[in-house]
Amino acid sequence: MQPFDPPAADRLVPRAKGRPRAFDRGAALEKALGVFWQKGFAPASIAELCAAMGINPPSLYGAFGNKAQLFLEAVDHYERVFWDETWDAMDIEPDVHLAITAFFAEAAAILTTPEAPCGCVVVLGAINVPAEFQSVADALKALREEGRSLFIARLRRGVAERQLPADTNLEAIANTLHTLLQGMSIEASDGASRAQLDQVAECARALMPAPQSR
Amino acid sequence: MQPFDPPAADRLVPRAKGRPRAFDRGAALEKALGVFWQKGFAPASIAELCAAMGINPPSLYGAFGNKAQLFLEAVDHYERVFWDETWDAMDIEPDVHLAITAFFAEAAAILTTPEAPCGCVVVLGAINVPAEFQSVADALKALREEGRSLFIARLRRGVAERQLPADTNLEAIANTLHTLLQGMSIEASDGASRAQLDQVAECARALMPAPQSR
DNA sequence: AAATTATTGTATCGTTCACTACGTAATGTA
DNA sequence: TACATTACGTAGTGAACGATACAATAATTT
Repeated sequence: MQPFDPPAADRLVPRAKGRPRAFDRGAALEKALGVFWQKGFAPASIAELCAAMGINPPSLYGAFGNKAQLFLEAVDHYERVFWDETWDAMDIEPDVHLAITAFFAEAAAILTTPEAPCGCVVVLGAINVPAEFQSVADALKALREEGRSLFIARLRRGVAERQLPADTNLEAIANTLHTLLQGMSIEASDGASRAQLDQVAECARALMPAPQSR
Repeated sequence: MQPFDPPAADRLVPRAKGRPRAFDRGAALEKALGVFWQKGFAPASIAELCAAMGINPPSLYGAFGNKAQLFLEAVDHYERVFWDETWDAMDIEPDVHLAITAFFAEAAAILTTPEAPCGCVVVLGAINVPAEFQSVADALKALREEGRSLFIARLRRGVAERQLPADTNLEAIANTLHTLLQGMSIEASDGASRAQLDQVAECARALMPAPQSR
C-alpha cells in the first residue's frame, strides 16, 4: 500500500485566504472511503458520512463538492492505495504466468483485508444506484473497463514474448480473468474467507494456456 | 422456461369472500420482476412498481405484503422461470464436463436475454440495500449459497463416477465456477454481449480437470 | 335484505434523503 | 483597524421514500 498523498493545494500553498479548514481533508476522505466501502454509494447517507468524518454537512460540501464527487475521490484514493501497486507488479513481472498468478493472489488478500473484507468498491460500490446518480455508475464502469484492458495488454505481451501460444484467444481469456476478479468481490462481500479466495486465485491459473513449447 | 404457475389460492378456490381482486396477481408480479431486475431492489420505488403493475399502493400491499416480500416473491418467480430448468439439466446430463459446459452456455444466454440483459437478479438485485432491508440481502445470499452447493454436488458426483480424478479439489473448483458465474452477472449489467459471455463460458471448461485416464 | 369481508382509489402519513441559507468565527490583506 | 474571504455549527429546505387511513365498492354469507 502507498502512503496517502494529499492534493498539492493542501501542502504546497503555505497559507490560504479565509478561515483555515479545521479538519484533515485526507483523513476525512479515508473515513468516507471506509463508509462507502462497507455500505456502497447509495446506502451511505450524508449524515453517516459526516459522523464518520467528524464534520458537518456544510464542511463536507465545501471540501468535496457533493456526495458523488466525494465518492469518486474516495474510490480514486482506494485504487491508488490498494490496487496500483498490484497492477504495476503484473506488468513488472517478466513471466506472464507468474504475473497473473501473483495478481490474483494479491487480489484475494486485498478483497478480504481486515480493514474492510467486503470486496472491491470499484466493482460493488455503485451497483443499484438511483437514476439521478447514473454518472457515478458510469464512472465506475469505466474504471472496471480499465482492468479488462490491463489484462488484455498483459496477455498480449505474453504472446509477443513467446510465453503464450501464438493462437491464444487473448480477449476471451482476459475477459474471463476479469469476470473472475469481479466475481471474487461478490464472494468477499458474502463473507468468503481469505483461504476461500486463495483457492479461486489458484484455479485462475488453469485459465492460462500452457507455456509454448520451443 | 416454465410457464407461470400461480399459487393454488388463485385458481383452486372458486370464490373468495369480499370484493374480488381486480388485477391479475401473476401478471403484476412479473411486471414487478421486470422493474426489480433492471433497477435492483433499492432503486425500484413503490411508485414505479405500482406504475408498472398498473395498481395503486394499497393493492400492492394487500396482495404482496410489503416491498421486501414482493421482491422475494419476484425473485422466486425469476429463479423458477429462468434457472430451474438449467440447474436441473446440469444434474440430468450424465457427463460432468458436458453438464458444466452446457450450464455456462445457458447461463450466458439467460444473463443477456433480450427481456432484461442486465445480469442475475439473485446476484445483483440486493447489493447495496439500506440496513433496514438487511433481511432481503440475507435471503438472496442464501440463494446464492445454494448455487455453490449445486456445483459442489455435481462435481462430487463426477468424481464418484470416475469422470474426474479422485484427487480433484472439489470445493476449489466449485467455488471458482460459482465465482465466475457471479462475475458474469456484473459483466452482463455492464453491457457485455451474448458473444462475450459465450467466450467466458467456453473458458470455464478449462477449470475442469481432464477426464481421468482409464 | 342485512351483515361481513376484502379490494378499490384518493390523499395522505411520518421519516429520511441530499443539500443549503444564515449568522458567526477565524484567517490574510489593506 | 477595517475589509475580504473562507470555514464553521445550527437549523432547516423541498423532495422522495415506504407504508396507510379512510371511505366507497363489490363480492359472499346469513
